Amino acid sequence: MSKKSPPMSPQQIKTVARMFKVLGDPTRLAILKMLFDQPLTVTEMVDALEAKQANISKHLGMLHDAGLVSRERNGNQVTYAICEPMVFDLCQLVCCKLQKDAVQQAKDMGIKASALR
Amino acid sequence: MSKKSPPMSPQQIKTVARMFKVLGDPTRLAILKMLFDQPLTVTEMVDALEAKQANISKHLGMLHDAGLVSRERNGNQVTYAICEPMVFDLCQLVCCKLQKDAVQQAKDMGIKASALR
DNA sequence: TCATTAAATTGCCACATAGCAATATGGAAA
DNA sequence: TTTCCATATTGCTATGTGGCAATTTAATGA
Repeated sequence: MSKKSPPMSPQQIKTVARMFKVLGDPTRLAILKMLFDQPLTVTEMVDALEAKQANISKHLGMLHDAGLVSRERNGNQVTYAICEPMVFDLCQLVCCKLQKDAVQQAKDMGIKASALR
Repeated sequence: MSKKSPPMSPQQIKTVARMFKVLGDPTRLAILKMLFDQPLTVTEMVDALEAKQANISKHLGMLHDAGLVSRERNGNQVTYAICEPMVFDLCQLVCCKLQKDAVQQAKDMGIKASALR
């Protein structure tokens, strides 16, 4: 017997693709990575990433639209926070894979463990 | 004490983003979904997805470059297969989230369980 | 060799989007 | 109100890429 994956409509697949696409940008990942540690205001992120405020704001908008971060206004400024823990797991999975690949590649090239210390 | 996420170089972040970007296309996800069940030839996928051979071939090339699928030539045809189980987990995570969202939204709208049968 | 089938590649067009600069909006303080 | 600061939005350009059509490459068989 062959195990079948659950049926998915084209619309569902599109939705999943949209989620991955939002995660598929370095700046947005950098934003999420900072937010893993703590909620931050836009200015704090702009400063940390040395990026233009307009771009950070746009990326934050996309992350918010995708339901990955929450937005809270505090007087003059807006604080963002991760509101979807899944994101952490997703990044974790990919990072682990890349790390394993790197280790494997090092082995393939005959690099000794001592050289990595 | 605040838990810090592990340090990551811009280069590493780019690599992760690249991985998500590859997953961020509906056609590629549809291909992966079919390959979850079993290895397939290009023609089989073209037929199943009712897509152009050139496009499927291009998408398969990207999936292969990303190290997600393996490629094996058998005489005249080429068979592809998932070679990175992580992909399955990634899709699983996103699908679960979307499903939970849908359930929550149904609840919010006061839809009764009986209406979903 | 030539013909046939499978797959990959190339050139093209249309569209999405990342970054930049400038402007608009929104809230707080003077 | 007026001013100032933080954030969002808009217009723009450049780049990437998805799909299509046409061609090329690779393997098999006549």
